[in-house]
Amino acid sequence: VIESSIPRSFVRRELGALPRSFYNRDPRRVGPDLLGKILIRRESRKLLTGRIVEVEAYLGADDPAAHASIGKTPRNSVLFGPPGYAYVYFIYGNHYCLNVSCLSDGTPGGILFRALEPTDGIKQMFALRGIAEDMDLRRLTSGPGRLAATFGITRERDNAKDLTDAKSDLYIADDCSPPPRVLITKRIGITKAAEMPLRYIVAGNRFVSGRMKSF
DNA sequence: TTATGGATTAGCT
DNA sequence: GCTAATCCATAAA
Repeated sequence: VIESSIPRSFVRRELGALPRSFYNRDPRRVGPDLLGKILIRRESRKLLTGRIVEVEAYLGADDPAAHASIGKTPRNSVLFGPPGYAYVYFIYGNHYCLNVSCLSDGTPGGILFRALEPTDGIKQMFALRGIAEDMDLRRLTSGPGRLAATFGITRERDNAKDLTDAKSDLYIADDCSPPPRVLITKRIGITKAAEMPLRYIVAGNRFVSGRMKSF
């Protein structure tokens, strides 16, 4: 469509959705490999894109913090289905959070998207959020609730959507940029299994959520 | 820069 | 009832 709405990285390099096989692995492998990849939302002919800089892995029965640990329910059923599909849940009465299912049909697991670095459509992102354009960019996509709001992600609209479909209005692409250096930490905002090192962040990236601290 | 409480719904006991 | 894979405004320092 309009060239300016296409990320420069996609003009330079090959654009392609990550294949389903990418997600058909243990979340502890998928998580770090997702860092540096691109989340893409088509929003009324505009393209919103962000580079993934922070994720968390959630496992199955062995992970008390995981929604899947209680077994399959209508709410979490996507986590038990085939890999590469969106699991969107509503939390704290205010916020949606986006996950992608991992592992084969019948085996639960997923990755929570916690932070993005906005790359294209930033003007539209501010407009969609109703935030003044001179505000810190981190307000848009640093935190799972924030990135979902900025990308217009809701359970009603996006739950169970195939994230490997490049023709969809929500999918994950690989621009074949070099893999970033990854740091592993404890997960955030949970009380159960809080000590498990299942959070993956791009080292030194300023869009990672949480307090400004030294890395 | 850190700490605290309110908002507000789904799911579970 | 209570808690939760959160965010925001506000206050204190």
